[in-house]
Amino acid sequence: MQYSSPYQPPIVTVDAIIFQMLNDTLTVLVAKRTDEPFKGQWALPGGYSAAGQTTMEALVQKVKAKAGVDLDNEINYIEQLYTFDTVGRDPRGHAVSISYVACGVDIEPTDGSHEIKFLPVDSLPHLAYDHSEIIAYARERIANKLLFTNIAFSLLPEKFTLTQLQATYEAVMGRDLDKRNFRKKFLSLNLIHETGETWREGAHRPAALYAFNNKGIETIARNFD
Amino acid sequence: MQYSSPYQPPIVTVDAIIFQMLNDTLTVLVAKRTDEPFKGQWALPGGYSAAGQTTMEALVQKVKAKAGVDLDNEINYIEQLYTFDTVGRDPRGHAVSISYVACGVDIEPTDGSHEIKFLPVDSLPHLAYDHSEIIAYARERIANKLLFTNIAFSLLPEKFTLTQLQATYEAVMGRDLDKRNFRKKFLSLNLIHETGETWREGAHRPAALYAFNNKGIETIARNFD
DNA sequence: GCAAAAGTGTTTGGGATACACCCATGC
DNA sequence: GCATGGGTGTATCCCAAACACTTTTGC
Repeated sequence: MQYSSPYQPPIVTVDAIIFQMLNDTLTVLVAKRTDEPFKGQWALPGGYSAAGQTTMEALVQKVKAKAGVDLDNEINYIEQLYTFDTVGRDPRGHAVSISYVACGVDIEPTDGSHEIKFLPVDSLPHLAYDHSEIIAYARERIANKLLFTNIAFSLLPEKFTLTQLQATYEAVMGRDLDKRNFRKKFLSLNLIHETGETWREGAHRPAALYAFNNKGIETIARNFD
Repeated sequence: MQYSSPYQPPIVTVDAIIFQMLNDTLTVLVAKRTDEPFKGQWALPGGYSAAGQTTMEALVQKVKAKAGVDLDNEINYIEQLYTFDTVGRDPRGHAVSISYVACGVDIEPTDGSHEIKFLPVDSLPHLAYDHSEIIAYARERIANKLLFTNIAFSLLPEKFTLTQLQATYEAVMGRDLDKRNFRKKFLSLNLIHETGETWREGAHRPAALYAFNNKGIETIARNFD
């Protein structure tokens, strides 16, 4: 394909913000950059998106290649987040980044080195590009969705305890919730059901295991009259 | 700037969904295409975005040039909507469209011909590209924001009646609301105040005029415990 | 006085909030 | 028996929902 002569497009890149819970902490996947710019700094996995492929297709390729994570099979949820386009964000030239936020469980970056990690979002080091802002925005998006969707399914294993569920909410939202009210409210939403199984661990009462009724996004109605 | 050889980026385009109320109806700005592809069909205003400018800057230029609307001064609100990127959406080649949704009042496309119009969103003709879907998505976004922000300010004149406000909600959301409940709820939110003035028109009781306290976006808290 | 839109109140039910103790288990 | 996390109930308050008539004006 040819461009009409005076038109020079910006580079199109894609970036993935992949969240996962580890030890009741929200973590995000970052890779240490091996090349300039920002060599040696942590950055979100991503790369160029070429003509003829959707940005999601490009993302799947890049994340597989750079972080060894297969977005098609290893995550439970993904959505487009935002397109970041400030002119100075990439020192090599103007690059527009179409970012996606994803959530999963038990994701293991398959890489020999220690340069690809899930790091806690609340104590990230300085990141390359504008990736710190992008992650903050992604977290906000997910925190919001917790309030009116069943998106928590994407951060939890198939079967989970109510304490785990609450810990997930607290980790993403960044604040504590009341145990009794949380359980009462959540159970009334009819998004989950008891499995009948229990989880025993340590010297205390075992916990009932629950599962989501639906592993696709469901929305809870909001009201205005 | 040079691309490393094998990389051919998609075209980057921008599109504007500009909403305005006309006769208590939600309308959107469309322009009749003068060139192929889709010559003669209605389409959203927009165009190419070049390297070295933000997509918003590109959008302002294109919308000014193609529709005679100055986004910097003639609208009350604008936000990035979504990036549409399916490979087949532009028959000339792969074009990624970064779309923005905007709201305003008394916007007048300055064009001699009749080829640029605000058309009611509920009875749009067939549109070029995937623009029908984009508009539906934009409307959903605004309808959602009406529920938990003061974004209605952007669709109403400085001073307005409660009936006008309710009509705006109804037009965007596509359903009727109860007058008493709407007023009670809205007044309790402390987003607007009476101006003391009234609006008289026709053979009936004059209406009190209100104004928003704030003409920037304010968010109403949502709860989960 | 009548047509047309503005404006107004009450009841009911359900959900939000706040708050503290007993239960089951392993050691 | 004690330490640890799992699990539960009630009272209050406010908001959502449903619903119909009076007021002010122009003609």
